Amino acid sequence: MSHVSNKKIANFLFEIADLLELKGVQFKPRAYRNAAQNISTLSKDIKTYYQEKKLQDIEGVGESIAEKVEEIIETGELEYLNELRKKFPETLQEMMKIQGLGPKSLMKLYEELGIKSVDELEKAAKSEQIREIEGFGETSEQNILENIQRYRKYQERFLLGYILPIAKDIEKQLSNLNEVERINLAGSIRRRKETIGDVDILVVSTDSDKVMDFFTNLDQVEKVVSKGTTKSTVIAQENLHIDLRVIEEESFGSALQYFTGSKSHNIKLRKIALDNDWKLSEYGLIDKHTNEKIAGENEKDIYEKLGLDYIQPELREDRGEIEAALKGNLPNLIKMEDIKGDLHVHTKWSEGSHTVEEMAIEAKNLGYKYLGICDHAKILQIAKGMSDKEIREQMKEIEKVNDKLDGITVLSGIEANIDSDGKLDVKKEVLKDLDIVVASIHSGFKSSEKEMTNRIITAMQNDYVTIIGHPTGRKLNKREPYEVNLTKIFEEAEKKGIFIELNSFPERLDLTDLGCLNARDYDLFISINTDSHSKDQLRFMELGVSTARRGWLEKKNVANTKNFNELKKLL
DNA sequence: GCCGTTTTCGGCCCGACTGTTTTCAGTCG
Repeated sequence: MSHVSNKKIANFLFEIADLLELKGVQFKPRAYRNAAQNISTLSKDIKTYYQEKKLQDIEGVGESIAEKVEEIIETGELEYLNELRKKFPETLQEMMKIQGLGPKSLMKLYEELGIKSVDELEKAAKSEQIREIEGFGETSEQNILENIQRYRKYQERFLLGYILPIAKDIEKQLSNLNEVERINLAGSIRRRKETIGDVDILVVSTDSDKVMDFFTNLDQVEKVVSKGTTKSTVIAQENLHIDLRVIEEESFGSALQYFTGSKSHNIKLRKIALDNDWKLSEYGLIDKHTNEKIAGENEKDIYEKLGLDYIQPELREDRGEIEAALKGNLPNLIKMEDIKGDLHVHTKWSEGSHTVEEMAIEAKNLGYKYLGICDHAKILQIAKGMSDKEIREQMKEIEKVNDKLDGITVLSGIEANIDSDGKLDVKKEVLKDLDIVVASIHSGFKSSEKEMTNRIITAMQNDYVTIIGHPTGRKLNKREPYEVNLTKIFEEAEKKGIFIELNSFPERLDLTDLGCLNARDYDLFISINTDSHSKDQLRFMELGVSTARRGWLEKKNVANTKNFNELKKLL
């Protein structure tokens, strides 16, 4: 049996969908995408479904896709996909990523001009061949050239942590307009997804033209993609697409619900509406027979009329939230106000840019009761790791800061490195005097799942370890998570009372939302830390809390919601 | 290819916008 992740299987199916779309096949692409989407967000390993012969229990997976998944698990390959691939040049699929070009246009360009790569497309556009083809013109040729530039420059999704402030700023500028009566961010940014494709903003306005003019002339706007009376799209810095929609007041709630998604959440919701002989759209919840509007102005009413508890945006991923809302079983999600401190930040002692005192004052300003200083230890020379002697010196400095400041307690800690054998780079004599020991992996990412899991489990046998830092090691857009059996880590954490970190750094958000969802099955604490390297970064806590909310975590699951004395006991 | 208190066949979300075409097709979300 080959080693394949849920994500890998989903990618096989996504590719089939793309190729079938190029082929002009109807409906099947959607079926494959739907199945792929559901597989990629399963909380369990797909191999458990395979072993129990229950692949068809996965929504969107029927007989045919189940067979294909079995083949992938058993052989690591899929004959059907290999055959499909032969029909099209590999690079054609890649071209689907270019904005504005879909399967129809691409096939036409391929058939008429033999264009099968981005470079060839660029050449044809430059030599004015494309405008000769029916359905294309000078403008589309220009657009193609422009979109090729963007495609080359930006291929990645945006990290929530960096886009959220920009989106909030634009939201604020718009909300200051007299013509704007209601405004809300929607889409994946409202669900606080770790990466987002674009920003959606909805407004109710007395003067749509004026709002659209203002929006398309914002300082941040580099290009106006489209401008209408109900919808405009602009491109801001770094190729960030922002949509603004002007909605009628009476439909604002249903539009907000609709544009917040996720897609699969909405599909399920619509189904419930249909069961009641209603239809749900961006315009409202409407009785199919009388055309009477049942709800629409406020989002909460829609959930209520459908017989559901209100579902927080972060939960709307079709991971069981609708079923829970029907039964009144939704979790009481953790909130920013529940956070009493941050247990993992850096200072000038290693790679941080502020002193212990500066960090402590900032933390106090945020309303925290405690702050854990966990600089790197000696192995991480690249990050100015501290020697044992320096650790002792830092402990003295922390004492002084504690004497000086009221209302906040600074805890001394370390971020120790787990080496290839699972040993830490700090001696036990030093560790025993520290309040917090974060143990994390910073190298050797390529080890097998078994080795990696063993390394961490071995580190957890060290009696002084209190937190396992960024447990999967992923870096969004940069590095895949390392192979690790989280179930075993969770079991050990439960046994030893060790916290699992949810690292709030925008690139990390690790433990992931799905990881949190799984961790709920264990009697353990998550510690939401920022890993701040400067005092501004303490604000990343919001991202960690959002991720925890996406992972259904409640206040009781999170260690740093405890008051200082309770926390001290847990440590 | 999936799905089903309209269930084993026949649907599958649909509206806004753009560009080209003079009434609509393609793309996007």
